[in-house]
Amino acid sequence: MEPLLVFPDPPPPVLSQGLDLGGYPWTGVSSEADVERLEPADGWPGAVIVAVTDPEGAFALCRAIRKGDIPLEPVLLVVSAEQLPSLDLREDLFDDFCVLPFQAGELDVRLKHLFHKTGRGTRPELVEYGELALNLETYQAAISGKPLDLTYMEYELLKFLASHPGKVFTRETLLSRVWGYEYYGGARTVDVHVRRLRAKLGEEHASLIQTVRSVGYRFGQSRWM
Amino acid sequence: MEPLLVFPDPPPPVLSQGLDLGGYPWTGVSSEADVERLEPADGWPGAVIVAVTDPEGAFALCRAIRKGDIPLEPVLLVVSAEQLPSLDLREDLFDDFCVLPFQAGELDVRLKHLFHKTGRGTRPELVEYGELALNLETYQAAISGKPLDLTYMEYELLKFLASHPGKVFTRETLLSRVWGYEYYGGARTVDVHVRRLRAKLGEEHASLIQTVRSVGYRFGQSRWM
DNA sequence: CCCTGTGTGAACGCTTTGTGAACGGGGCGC
DNA sequence: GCGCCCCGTTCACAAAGCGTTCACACAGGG
Repeated sequence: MEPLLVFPDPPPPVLSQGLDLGGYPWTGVSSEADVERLEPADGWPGAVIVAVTDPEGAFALCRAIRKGDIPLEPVLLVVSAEQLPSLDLREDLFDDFCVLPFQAGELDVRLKHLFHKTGRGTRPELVEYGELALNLETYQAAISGKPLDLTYMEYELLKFLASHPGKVFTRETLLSRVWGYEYYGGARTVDVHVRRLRAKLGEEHASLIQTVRSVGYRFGQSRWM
Repeated sequence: MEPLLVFPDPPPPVLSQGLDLGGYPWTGVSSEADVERLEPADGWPGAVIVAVTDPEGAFALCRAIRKGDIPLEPVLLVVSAEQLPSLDLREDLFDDFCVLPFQAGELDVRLKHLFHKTGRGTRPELVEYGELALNLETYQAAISGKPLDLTYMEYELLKFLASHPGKVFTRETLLSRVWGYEYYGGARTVDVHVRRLRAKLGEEHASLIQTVRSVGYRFGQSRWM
């Protein structure tokens, strides 16, 4: 996920802590010039603008964003309780706001809610490893940007392996974790699925799934090598 | 101004005081039956639903509202701090939320903000995806400019799917989200409706609804990750 | 060189989905 | 009030997809 725009720089500790706890990458900006200079390749996915210490600067930034100079949606404004009555809603400068001091988790929920409403969706749940990406919501997989046409079990197996890169799993473990705890069937089934996965990953990436002789399979590079 | 719908009845003192201070008329309801019985002539202008004392009832009411049984916009949810993590945003049951204990004035500003946004029509009453367009106000659907003659359930299903493009839904999820939470019936019902939708969409657009084998159905292409 | 473990291709058979049709309830017009 | 029509649901059957298994080839290690 691209980093959120955060104003000012540095933001108040409560905010940076809240963003870090929620797992949101962010970039602090202290001027409109920074906004352009630090803009990610895909553009800003959203902004959190704190109006407590520098209200004029904050609202000026909101206006610049809303004027369309900076294609950016959505905007979350953070204000102190004293500033509440002065919020001018007619200007439509922000999509949501948060009042300090806020409850733990409120920031996270508001950001999720905003992303959800503005159609960028909650940041899609992804499993990524290098060129490989699995979208858990759409049941789609891609490598190097090219979609992979995986069957259900192939997808599930790859998802499990890619979720634990570097770790070796025995066939029995894979059967119980991917197929189900009550599964009773030949361990060679895993081999066949691994083989088909390797084929679909392509020659270039087939080595993502490595055979550990007499043990099982490992996805990706070992952690200590 | 018509009174706001407030749940439950009586609401917590902080809420009634906040509404009274803000000059909002309101009517307490304690059941879905009340919602119909006490509905003003022009319909409810909005709702404030408190989920603190009776979460199940509150969320059930939200669902009833969002299912379209009660034409009502917008919905403000009030929760306690402990309930924050459990807010399920995927269901899209509310437009904004407020965390207890809230700052004086926060309620007022949030309501103003909500009315402002809905009043200006920020919330488009259209669902669009490519050539497909659904008019939520008139219950009409069209593709490539040609009107589609959909039945009620077909419309509801297509609306739900088109509202979440790219995402895969199991039959069970579709039954609960489109048909209703209490629905008990065969999952194959979904198949049949999907088939009829595909037929009415025409050969050219039938692939808008894709089968994800062993999982469910997906509408449209994934906005690629 | 032998033995064990793994890659490979193909075939079988079950599960899932598509499809046509019939049933039955509810609403509307007559 | 009666009957018709629309439409949601269910069932039975057909077809396809895909997971599983087997047999055999090949590689690695002792």
